[in-house]
Amino acid sequence: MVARTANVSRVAVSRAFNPHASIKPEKRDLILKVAQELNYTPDMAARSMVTGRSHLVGIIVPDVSGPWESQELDAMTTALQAEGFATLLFRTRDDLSLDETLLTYMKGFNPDSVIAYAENVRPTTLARVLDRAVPIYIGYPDEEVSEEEAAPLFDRLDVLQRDGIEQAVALMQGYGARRFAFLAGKTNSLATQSRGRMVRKILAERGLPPPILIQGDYMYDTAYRETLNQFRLGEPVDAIFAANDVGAFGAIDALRTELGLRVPQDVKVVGFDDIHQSHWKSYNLTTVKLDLTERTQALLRLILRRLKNPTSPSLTETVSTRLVVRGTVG
Amino acid sequence: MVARTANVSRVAVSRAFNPHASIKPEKRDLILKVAQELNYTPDMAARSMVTGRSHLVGIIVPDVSGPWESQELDAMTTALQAEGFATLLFRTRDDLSLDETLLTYMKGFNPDSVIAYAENVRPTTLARVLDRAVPIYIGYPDEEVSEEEAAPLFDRLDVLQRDGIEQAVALMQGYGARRFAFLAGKTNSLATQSRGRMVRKILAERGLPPPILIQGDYMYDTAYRETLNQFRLGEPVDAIFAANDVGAFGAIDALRTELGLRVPQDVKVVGFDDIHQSHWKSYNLTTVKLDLTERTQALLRLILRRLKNPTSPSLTETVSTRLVVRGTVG
DNA sequence: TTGTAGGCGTTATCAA
DNA sequence: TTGATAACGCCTACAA
Repeated sequence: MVARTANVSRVAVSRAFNPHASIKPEKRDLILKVAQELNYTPDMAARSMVTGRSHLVGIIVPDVSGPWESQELDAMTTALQAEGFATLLFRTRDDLSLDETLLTYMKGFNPDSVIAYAENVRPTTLARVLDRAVPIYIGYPDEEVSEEEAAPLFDRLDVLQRDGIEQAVALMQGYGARRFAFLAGKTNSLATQSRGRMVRKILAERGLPPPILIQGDYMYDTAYRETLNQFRLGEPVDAIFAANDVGAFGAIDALRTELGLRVPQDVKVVGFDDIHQSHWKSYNLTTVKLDLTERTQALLRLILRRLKNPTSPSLTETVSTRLVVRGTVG
Repeated sequence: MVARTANVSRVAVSRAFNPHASIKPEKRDLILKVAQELNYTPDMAARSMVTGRSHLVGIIVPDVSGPWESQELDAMTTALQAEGFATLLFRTRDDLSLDETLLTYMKGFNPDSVIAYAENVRPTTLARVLDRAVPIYIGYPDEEVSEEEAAPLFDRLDVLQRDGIEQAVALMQGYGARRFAFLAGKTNSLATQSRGRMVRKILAERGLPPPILIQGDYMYDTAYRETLNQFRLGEPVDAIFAANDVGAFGAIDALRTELGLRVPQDVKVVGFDDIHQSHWKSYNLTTVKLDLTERTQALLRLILRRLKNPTSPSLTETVSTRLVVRGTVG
């Protein structure tokens, strides 16, 4: 270490950089000054070996470039950075087999915590591979959760889908919609399953027929194509509830540019997420907002709390949803 | 270490995980098998201390959620991961003062390389703070580069803007455009400056008047507002060349929804980047494509080469641009 | 092919 | 408030 050659002894430098340590203020200032001149920074790797804290939080995402994913990644990275953590980013494909390797690899970096936005990475898998990091289960209260996963072992972040979805259905119904379609995301996605069930449930409560399923995968192109197929080959509908905003864009464009239908006059469309793009005038999408700030803060709270007290009992944070009314219903 | 208690000695485990080491195959297999059972993974932090390789690549982005940024981040993370590197993600604001702190903090993680997409982080700053990592200068050949930065000290990734921009101007001119506007990005952005100069130059070469400047910041809302201002308060134009796609979207929406103008009949619009969203039917944007795969691969080549041979002379990779013709010119 | 010894940079412990 | 010492887990010599 360079700083010690400059003037004083060894551990003093360590203390100078550690706020809690007891060291004479003037001495600390001197050391910090010399350190800056010598362009010295404590080595996090060495530090992590002895403290057991890497100050790294692993984030696993299936597709960084998705609008929702990237906005969530952005918010989370910003929040983590403010707390002194660096984001260790990993990208996974839909290929499940890859994930074991990836997780093992990630384990080598000893992240203090791991957030897996990829829904094919189950918390049990996470817990098995990463012994240090305790996973958080992002769930939807109405879903069927297997016993082991629902165990109080894991902290949970629950998304209350009901409010936003009910508001959306009510609004569309209020404007005369009777025949609903649900534009689903990936089949195995928990979010899409949960949203689909909730839509079905609320339609039933309101005396409306169950929704027609349009099978999407959260992507624009698929939503565009499948919406076309639905109207050309299947039964037309007068309302589409999409499992995410990007899918809603695809549906809207299919309706307007290819089918010659008007939104919202002929078909009403509601999305889910409220990404930045949803307020772009060409879409001006009415959508169920999942508050990103709220979600990020809740997630961060869970992580920090678990890190501070690893043995504390598991906790569940709750995030709400609500409808943002724009121009695709009316 | 657990694996050694299981059966054999210490360094054998190290060798088993290091492909180059000499160890009896059957012994290696045994060790790897036991390691898997015991859920053991080599500690990268400890390894990095002795090898000097952290297998971490720092990436600094001003806004992860921007479509272009997130798509680039996605591509780069994927490419790095394939080479055994993990992405260490940092987010910077436009506030320049923050960056020094951030860089110092990042230095603590000892990244093997750093990619700064934030243009306010100059390579000289990077080189000063991070002694291990050698920065790559992402430049535009026609720009004025200060002597020290142009020094052969840095590897360069040059973006040849000319081809794509010339094609774009030619196409718009060919369809009758005479009065051009340049919708700029952030003022201090090198990319926007370079693109602006090139547009001006090519217009001059073709006997067209210099472009009117519409001052944007790469964001949708600003582009929308400033386009409105230009047509209402200033001189109307019949062609808009935007410094990025998102800005082009804002301009298009302002023209269509608020000004009652048709694109491309009344005003032609060309963007820059070719992000995923550009082929969405509502925009169907004609744009200058900056090939992401090509760019990512070039960047990766530079990084790997520099890592393998730190003292090799500096190299410049070149990435081209080309026009993707869709529906906003015609 | 295998094992032993030393050290990477840091912090925790303990003694002064 | 300070300093000496040990330890974190790994790899690169060197020796067997």
